Amino acid sequence: MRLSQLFTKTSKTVPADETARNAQLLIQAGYVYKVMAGVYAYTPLGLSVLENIKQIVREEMNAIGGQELIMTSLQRQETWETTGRWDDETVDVWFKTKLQDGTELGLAWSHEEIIVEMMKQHIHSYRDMPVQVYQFQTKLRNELRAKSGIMRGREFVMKDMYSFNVDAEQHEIFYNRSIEAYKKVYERLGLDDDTYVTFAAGGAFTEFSHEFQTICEAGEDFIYVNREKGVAVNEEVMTDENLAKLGVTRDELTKVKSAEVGNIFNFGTEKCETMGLFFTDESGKQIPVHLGSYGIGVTRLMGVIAEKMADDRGLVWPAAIAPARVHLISIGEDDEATKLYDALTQAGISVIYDDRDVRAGQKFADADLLGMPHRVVISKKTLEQNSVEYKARTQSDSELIALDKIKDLV
RNA sequence: CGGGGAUUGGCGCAGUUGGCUAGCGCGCGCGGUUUGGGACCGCGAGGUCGAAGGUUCGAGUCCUUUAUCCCCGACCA
Repeated sequence: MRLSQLFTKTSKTVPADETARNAQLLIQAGYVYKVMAGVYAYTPLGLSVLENIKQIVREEMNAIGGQELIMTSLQRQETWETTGRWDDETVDVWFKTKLQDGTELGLAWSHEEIIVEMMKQHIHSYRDMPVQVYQFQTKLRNELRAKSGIMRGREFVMKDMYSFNVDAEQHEIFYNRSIEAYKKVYERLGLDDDTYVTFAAGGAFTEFSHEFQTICEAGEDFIYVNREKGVAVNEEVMTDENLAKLGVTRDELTKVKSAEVGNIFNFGTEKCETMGLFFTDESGKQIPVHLGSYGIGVTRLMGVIAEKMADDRGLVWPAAIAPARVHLISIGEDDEATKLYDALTQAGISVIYDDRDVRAGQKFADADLLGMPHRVVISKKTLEQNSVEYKARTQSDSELIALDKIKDLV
């Protein structure tokens, strides 16, 4: 991508109506555009990051047998009434609308009931399971208060997966595989050091659910962690009784602020029973399906990564999700720079090429702000030595690299 | 939803006890000089001051209502 062609512009000033670091930087760098509180549009650079995160999640979900689909944002009232969750008193984040004939519709804040309804058409026998499906979908939630930039919005992208199993035992197998898959996702995103599988409130069916919490000052949860034992506990279940079950004591744990970047949940059979999702077992009996739900907040993850990795000069993206690997700067040597741009691009290396007719200082400042992992500068000075200047975004000093070596380096 | 703060060109801001054609920086356009960490000079375009109503000879400044944004709290299967 040539920066001269990119329609988004960077801003020298920090937006005054944001205090969350992720929102300030993402807006300043032109990754997102704020439409209203808690509602952000993703411009080409931001969309690129989002898609890269999704791709990592997708690969790991596929690896454990997830089948991707996409559900809808418009939902039927009747579907939610079967479980009593259409009521605004029960679910306080509903956005609702109406067809022109007056029929009430819900706007998707979750897809649990929807997927169960759909699976009634596809699951009939024990032979049809195990099966798990997932989607990346926009969730619409009428939150009382949006905050922390893209980390808690009223409209956000979530990966939600659902598992359908014949019994608790079969469910357990996939549930455990999903924990491992989630760990891989956070590892690939560079968050594994600070992300904990956290014991949280389990609901009606299990003692605990598992949250994936990333230590982050801009988060809204408090968890208690023990790094050595790799144990983390959500504040909401911090009782002596629970701690004893988990084999830790209060004084071994440190309280930290964190952001929930994933949650896996065992629904048991109640929802399927209520909604009429039954299968026939080997003996011909009708049995309710055992349901599991597995979420990852994709846009929130982007916010957490922006928040955690940025420095005082701007964004710092992990190579795995950066919009491009290389930020190429030409200082008055557009012909040579264009040659290098073409060579790198043809080698399959994604490049943001600053070919704009602006001063060097502005190009450097924007390279820092935009946050690609590798910066390559080509100028008269470097060409005299048949080389380019290289600097990783996280380094403070640059080095000269021979022109024909740079491709291998990045 | 309770409490606090804010709203003035695209962005960031200043506007005395109400008083003249509403300013400044950045950005933008044109011309020129510059060219390795957000250059400089000159000229220029762009706002009726969140919205509605009111007080007044006169309102960005005062009053009422209202919308939106941010923060703290409550909430967050």
